[in-house]
Amino acid sequence: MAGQFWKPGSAKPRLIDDEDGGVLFYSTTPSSSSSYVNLEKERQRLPVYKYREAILYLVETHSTSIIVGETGSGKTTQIPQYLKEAGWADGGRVIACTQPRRLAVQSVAARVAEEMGVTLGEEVGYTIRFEDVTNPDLTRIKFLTDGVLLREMMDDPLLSKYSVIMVDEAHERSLATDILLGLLKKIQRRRPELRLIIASATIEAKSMAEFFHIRKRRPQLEGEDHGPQTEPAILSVEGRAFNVQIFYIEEPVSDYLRATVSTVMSIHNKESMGDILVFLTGQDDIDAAVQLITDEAQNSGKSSLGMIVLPLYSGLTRADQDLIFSPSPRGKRKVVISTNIAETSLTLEGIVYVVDSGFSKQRFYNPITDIENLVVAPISKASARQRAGRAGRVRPGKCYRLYTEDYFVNEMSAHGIPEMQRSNLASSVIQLKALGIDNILGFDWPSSPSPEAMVRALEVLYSLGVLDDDAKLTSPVGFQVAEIPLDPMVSKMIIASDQLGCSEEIITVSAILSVQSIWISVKGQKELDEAKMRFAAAEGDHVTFLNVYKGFLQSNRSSKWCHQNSINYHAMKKVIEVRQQLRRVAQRLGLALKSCENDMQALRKAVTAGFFANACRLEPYSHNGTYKTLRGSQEVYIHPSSVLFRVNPKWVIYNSLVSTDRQYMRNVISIDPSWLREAAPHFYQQQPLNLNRH
DNA sequence: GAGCACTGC
Repeated sequence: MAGQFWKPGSAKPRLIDDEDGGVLFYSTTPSSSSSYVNLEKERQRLPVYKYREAILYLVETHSTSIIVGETGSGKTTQIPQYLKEAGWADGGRVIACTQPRRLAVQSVAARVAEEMGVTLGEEVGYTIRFEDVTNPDLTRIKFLTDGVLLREMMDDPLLSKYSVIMVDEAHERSLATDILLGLLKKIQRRRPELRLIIASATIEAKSMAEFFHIRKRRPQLEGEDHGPQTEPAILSVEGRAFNVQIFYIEEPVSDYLRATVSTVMSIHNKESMGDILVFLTGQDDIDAAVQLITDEAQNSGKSSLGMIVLPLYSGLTRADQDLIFSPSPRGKRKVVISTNIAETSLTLEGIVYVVDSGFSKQRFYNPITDIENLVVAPISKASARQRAGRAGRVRPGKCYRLYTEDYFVNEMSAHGIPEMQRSNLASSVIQLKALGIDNILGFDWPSSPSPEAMVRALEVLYSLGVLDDDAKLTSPVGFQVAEIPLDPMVSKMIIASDQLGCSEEIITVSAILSVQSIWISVKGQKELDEAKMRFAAAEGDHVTFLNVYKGFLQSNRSSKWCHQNSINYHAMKKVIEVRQQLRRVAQRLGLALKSCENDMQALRKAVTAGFFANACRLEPYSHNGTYKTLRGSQEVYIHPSSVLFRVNPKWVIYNSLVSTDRQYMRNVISIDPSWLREAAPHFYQQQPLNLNRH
């Protein structure tokens, strides 16, 4: 039995069984009949101490507590306050609470500060990249992204200033969360007084409890009363969300776009007022659906008056995204067609109906080819529940699933595949190495990545000269690469730029490569292409980026200038921020900040030093621009968005691959093949490169 | 002449 049972005084928590039995859960809510409970209201009638005391008892007596509760259970905002009141922040200690997203960190911190009546940045503070709103002398409750906490471990591996660490949204299983959980488990062995709280929305508490269950080496000590229990406690708290009625489609549909359109029309014609949120997979689907629904509404006459159809995905301009949040005019129904950005990242108020296609785009990584792919794939039950929950925030809602109940019950997987098992692991491995985890293959992950992916990551790091023959971090390069908060290949490029005397330029390029895209289509595709040509450089996209950056500075960072040149102003502002951070890190690592002025050969050599593994050669006599990768002889093409499209230099290096019907190289630069052996003699020495051919 | 789910340091 994984759970612990406890009766807090006169209050009697309800005991409920897990779906698959065996695990005991506490519930602090009194009613067993209603499917939702409004905690805010309940607090007025019920003694608040029930929830509070249950939490405090568990944290006092258990090394790890797992709290399961949906939206509105108060776990995110209440628990840190309870801990502080109970003295867990006394004596200069700090309570840390992580979130996977920056926006969530900011808003939760602001809410807690407000509830406690304190100034944000004093007793309650937060840290995210580029923003540290804490005061080391005053801050007792600190909210931060999981990634920032990982970075903090590089200076303080045992996280010694924290008395309690709460990891929120653990069910999302982000890369940083999984690494953090593995490391926290290790820390706990060294720091038995440290308390962990794992907060999660779904009921998958059992495997998490199993992961954190530290079995004592000497069983005879088990009975003695030394310290907290090492078997995790599980507490389930019901949330405040309203009931959402679920509807399934009777027969499977082949065309979910058509099914979406007819479902939206039927909700609009038959159901009472309330906004509709539709989950589709990507920009293409969404734009098509917006068009179809708009057409349909116009054809059917009267209904066109009552509907505002809006797309939602991250590629939209800021102004278009803001439309989503403006209140719909009186008597109009808003229909938002969205990617899964609306599943977790953005919360829309006023949604009463959800239409769930059952699909989303997901990233998969193939360690054999070393290629990351974006594919449309079925979502998990956990995602389906999360999507449905978006309909129950303001009042009872309805969710229409475009798949059968039989499919949901019998075929849909319970949980998505953790990001750890779908990603290139080079960054994760180097972070663990920097924290002194030597045996990477034996690391205790919440869910282990494939051995192939681990081996591939070690190979890449070895070829970059970041790991030595014993798979230990090299000095100084390995440690420097680990310190730079970027992909190891980009970090290596920055370090190489020091000796080549072009660090200023390479840092600019790195910053631009780390934002989604600096181009934006404000007027049309033709204008975008023309704008690109104004900055285009014969060497390739990296040098083109430098030209854009120079122009932006010369315009005095003008948003008007960006608009005129089809450049995303918000992306450029982020570039400036990233660039400043990278310069600070470079200085700390003892790299010289130097400009190569117009010596673009130095810049291209630096790119080669980081990305030599992505070198490609144009096929001899190729008429359609076919390239082959040097490493795997994969057939690849220059992406039409590149300034080198149709230019087709003989030798190129790409920054990333996009896989559709073909493999497209994005962000391409031309090189001289002789630089490859210079940059990576060990990597290319055994391969019959035939550099002089062609 | 085609495409970018979403995060994060």
